[in-house]
Amino acid sequence: MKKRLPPLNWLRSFEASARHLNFTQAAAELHMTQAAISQQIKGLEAQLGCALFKRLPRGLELTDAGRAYIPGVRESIEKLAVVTDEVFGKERSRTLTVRVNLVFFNHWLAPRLASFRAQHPDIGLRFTSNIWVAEPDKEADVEIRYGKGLWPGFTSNRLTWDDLIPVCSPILLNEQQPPASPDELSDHTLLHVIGYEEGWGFWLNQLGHHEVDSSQGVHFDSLMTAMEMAALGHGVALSRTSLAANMLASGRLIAPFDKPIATAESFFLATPVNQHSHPHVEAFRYWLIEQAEMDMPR
Amino acid sequence: MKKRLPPLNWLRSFEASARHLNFTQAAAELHMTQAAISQQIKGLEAQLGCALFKRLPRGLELTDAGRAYIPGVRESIEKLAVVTDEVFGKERSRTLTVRVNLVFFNHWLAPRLASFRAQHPDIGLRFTSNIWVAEPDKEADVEIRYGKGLWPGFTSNRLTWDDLIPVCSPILLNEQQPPASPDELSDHTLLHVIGYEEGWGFWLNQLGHHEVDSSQGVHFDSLMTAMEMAALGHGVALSRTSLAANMLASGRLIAPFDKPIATAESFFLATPVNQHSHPHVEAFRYWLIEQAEMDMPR
DNA sequence: ATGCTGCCATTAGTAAAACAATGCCTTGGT
DNA sequence: ACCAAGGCATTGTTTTACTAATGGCAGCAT
Repeated sequence: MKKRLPPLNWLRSFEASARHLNFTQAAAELHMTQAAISQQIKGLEAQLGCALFKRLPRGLELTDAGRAYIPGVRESIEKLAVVTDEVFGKERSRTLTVRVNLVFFNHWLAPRLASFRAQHPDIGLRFTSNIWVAEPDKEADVEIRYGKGLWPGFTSNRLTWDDLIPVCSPILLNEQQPPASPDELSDHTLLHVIGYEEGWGFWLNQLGHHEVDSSQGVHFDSLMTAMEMAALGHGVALSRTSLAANMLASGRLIAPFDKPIATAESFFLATPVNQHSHPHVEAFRYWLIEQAEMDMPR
Repeated sequence: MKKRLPPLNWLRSFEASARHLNFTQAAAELHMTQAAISQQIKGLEAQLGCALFKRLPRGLELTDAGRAYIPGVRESIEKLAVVTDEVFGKERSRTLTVRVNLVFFNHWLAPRLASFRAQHPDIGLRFTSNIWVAEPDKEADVEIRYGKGLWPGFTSNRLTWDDLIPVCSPILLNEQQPPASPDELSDHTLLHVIGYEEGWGFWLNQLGHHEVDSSQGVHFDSLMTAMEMAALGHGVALSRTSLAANMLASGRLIAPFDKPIATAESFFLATPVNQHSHPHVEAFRYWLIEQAEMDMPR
């Protein structure tokens, strides 16, 4: 069944011959002799069981079978040429562009990046931040997005397995003490971030604390700024475990209660499909997934 | 520049090796020896200027470059396999299905079909009639459509270059005489066909005969039936030169006036793109376009 | 008609793969 | 620890494929 595919070099000769309708010119293009082409076509016709060319006294003409066959063959070979050039073309050492939102970069990616730089010191990197929704600029080789991993036209790899986690400074402004239980949150400023489906309202709801007004507080458009404000003692932010780990370890933030609520959304590596077309992209993808799997539960 | 493409046989070995991650198994699949695969990969890596596999003590692993390269290579080769099978697979002598509307079949295609049958006595044919609009049944290999030749997903080849031409029987019912000029059409029954943009209203308008009521008369859903009724003396039908030629020659119809109005629409051969995948289809396409070019003006 | 030219097929010789056999390295089992 | 097995690289030999040269055929120009 798989045996049906003839030697691909023969198909290349066929494609060139069909284009020129002339074995001699096809041979020149492929840096071979006319005799070689002639034999290859003969072999191809023998294997396929029917003629591809009509031999005219002055040149060639495609048979019906040849005419039916050539478009698919041409497309495939053309694609091989394009792909080969994309992957191994001249600009081998171009910089890799990664679109990643600010908070993920600062609190997850940046601390690990030294490892990638060490493994691939020759790969130039460029980071551009998207706040939330991807603009349709196709300039990034890969993106890191927050969501459920379902984006048409992209293959996605999950990077984080988060719980929602309230965080605040160990020392709050106004001489307040950090809340000892969720009930006490009504006495604190809630730091909200727009753009996440699962915010304070969701978290309080999950724990049954309906008495706290989840709409009071201050709103930010990035978890980055909200966490910074929390660290400065302005209130309590609702972070994600993967993003808070760093600041919790350093003591700039504390997690006043241990009520793990899993998130339905998480961070994903999103790669445009059919565009795995540069070794640097693959290197970064591979490294990033590897890093993520170190944190994977179980 | 074109020289960038390595020998395609090497790529085939690469594809199989990447799939098995094992030269020995890849060699078995391609009916070659492990040594040959090893050498081909080595050659490929040399030409591309970088390694595709990491040689591990126990098997292989793709490098970043290999991982970036393999999807395009695999797709192309897969496509070649599919196309080869489609064109030269087992059911080599299946019947060719042509969707064509009734009037075009009877008055244009049928008279010429003997020529095709003579050239290709082995090709089985099946005709299905569409009245006007194509149903989305993809069962036809090719279609003949009336329109402007712009259908997404189809490549089209123009088959006719028509004028609108009023026709009627030389002997009308009710002892009427055929009209001598368009003015006299108001005394005759107009035979309309729905589905054509350019009907009696258009024709009379183009010639400035606004005094004739273009809405009176009898309506049909196929020019076929309208022409038959005209031949039986029931009135005057608005035909197309390419479709009336036959009956005009036989004397069953006459064209009472010589006022050529070119049509914006015409008959086209419509072939689904990327589906030129059978020699029989190509044979029919080729023959049909040849036939049409015989009638082409200039 | 005649000779010239372009183009494909064929044949014999040579260069290039594929084969067969062997070596080396690592892993996994006893 | 040691032996067996799996797997890739390497070497010399054989087969395959390419080359170079020649012949044949049909247009085209003189």
